[in-house]
Amino acid sequence: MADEKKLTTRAEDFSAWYNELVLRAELADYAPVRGCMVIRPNGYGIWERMQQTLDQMFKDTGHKNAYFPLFIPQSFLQKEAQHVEGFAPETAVVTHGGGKELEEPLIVRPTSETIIYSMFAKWVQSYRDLPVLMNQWANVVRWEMRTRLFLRTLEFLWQEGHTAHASHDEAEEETRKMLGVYRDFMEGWMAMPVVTGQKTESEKFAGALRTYSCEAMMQDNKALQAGTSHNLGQNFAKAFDLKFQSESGAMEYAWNTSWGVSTRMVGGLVMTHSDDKGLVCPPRLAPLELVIVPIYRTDEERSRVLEGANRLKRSLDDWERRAPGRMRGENDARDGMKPGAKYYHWELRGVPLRMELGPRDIEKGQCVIVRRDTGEKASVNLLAIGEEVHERLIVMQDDMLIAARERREKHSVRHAISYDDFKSLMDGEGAFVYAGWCGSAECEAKVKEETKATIRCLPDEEFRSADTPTKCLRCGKASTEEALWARAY
RNA sequence: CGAGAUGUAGCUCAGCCGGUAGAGCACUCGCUUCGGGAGCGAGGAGUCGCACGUUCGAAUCGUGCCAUCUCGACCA
Repeated sequence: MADEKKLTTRAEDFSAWYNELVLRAELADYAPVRGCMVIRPNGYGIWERMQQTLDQMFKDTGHKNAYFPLFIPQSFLQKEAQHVEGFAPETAVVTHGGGKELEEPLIVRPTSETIIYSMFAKWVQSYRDLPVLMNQWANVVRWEMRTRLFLRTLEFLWQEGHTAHASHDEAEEETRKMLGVYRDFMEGWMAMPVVTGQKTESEKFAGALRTYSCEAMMQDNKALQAGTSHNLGQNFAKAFDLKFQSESGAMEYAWNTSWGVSTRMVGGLVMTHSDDKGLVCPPRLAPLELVIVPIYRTDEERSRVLEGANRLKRSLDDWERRAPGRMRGENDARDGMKPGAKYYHWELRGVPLRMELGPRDIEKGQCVIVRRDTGEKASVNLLAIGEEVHERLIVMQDDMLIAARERREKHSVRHAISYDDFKSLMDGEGAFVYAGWCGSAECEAKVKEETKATIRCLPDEEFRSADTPTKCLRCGKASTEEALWARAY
């Protein structure tokens, strides 16, 4: 059946489309444990590129990597009231080790604030020891009820930055700075535009003073929280006695921040760009930037074309503007598979550029380059092929961000909207709705109950509307804040 | 944790009126093919989710369990 080869389309069933795509593009597979997944090489390759990029960005902003234990004493989690309330329900607990019951159960980390700040307390004495700027790449476990590949699994991979500062303002600056780093990464590398802003009290991190987030719009017009940055105030410092002696000689509690992004971003990447043919991956994060598909009939053509394909591959590998071997390409010389089948194969897997090389191309000293995102084809001379490919990858990267931003704006509502219209919009195609909010948790909760939409964030200045909304979306009273409302993952 | 669905070959599923396990695709080998999912021939492949029961005999009937997926309450 030809239909078996096609994905369920986004229009038919967005959720089914996503699941099928992740499985068939071999990004991940279901593991034998409920709610857990195996990240396969195609998916892990994307994660590795995300890691490498972010890791460098963290180092460029002065952070150093470290590693803290997977197990956290249960009593640690309980030291910060809000924190334990938020995380206790979703923790995995180890009660036995080496065949014996443990004296104190160990929590498998859902996040590492407690254990990290307990150690910071040991290392920090003076204001001269501050700031402490650390990051760790780790796995964490949160016992979720309902899971989805990449978007929500019991165990996931992430990065958690943890810092300690001498003042509130310095911690706040760090919190905002790292949110900016996330935004730069998401837009510049993932080609995924985000709205940054502050979380409401009810949505903020358990134990934080303030939480900021990056919110991206998926193709079903739902929001995905793609990264968070928290100003933890002195909450954890007080819980773990993280104190320092200030310049004036007084003992003061340190100010902490934490910030993280996870493998969830891979899911966001998929839902931002991909189409009914499969994954569309922005070039900068693509493990494979291009694939060469040789085309031939006879044995004579075969040897001639394969030789040309190898030569092409080498010229890309050796292209002077990138370090040797840095152009990430593959020559798909598999025999017994027709070119068309190879096209579908690589389209499903999201390779940005396909280069078709046949006898006619060889004669003319050219090849056909096809862009994955637009399907646009061009015949390109082989003499300056490195330049041509490089240029196309850059343009494609930029175009993808522009397209995603246009899509988001098209589905954003910035005019006054009645609550009834809002409800039907959320039940229908969905949107990012910028509307007023009276500031009460009651209205926020009611809207969630009645429409399943939540305040994703109180957007930062640059995302706010030209005409500031004056009334609360639900109660109609005077608005104190402009809020971004949407259904979310 | 509530509701629904599904567990048979690597994948999608048929078989269910109990009586020796099937198809398509994929895979292996051979030949012919190759500018958008190739054709023919041969071949390999399954403790029918698990347990117990009914029966001369269970993929098929009964009971229980388990797992996964989807949808709801909680969340990066």
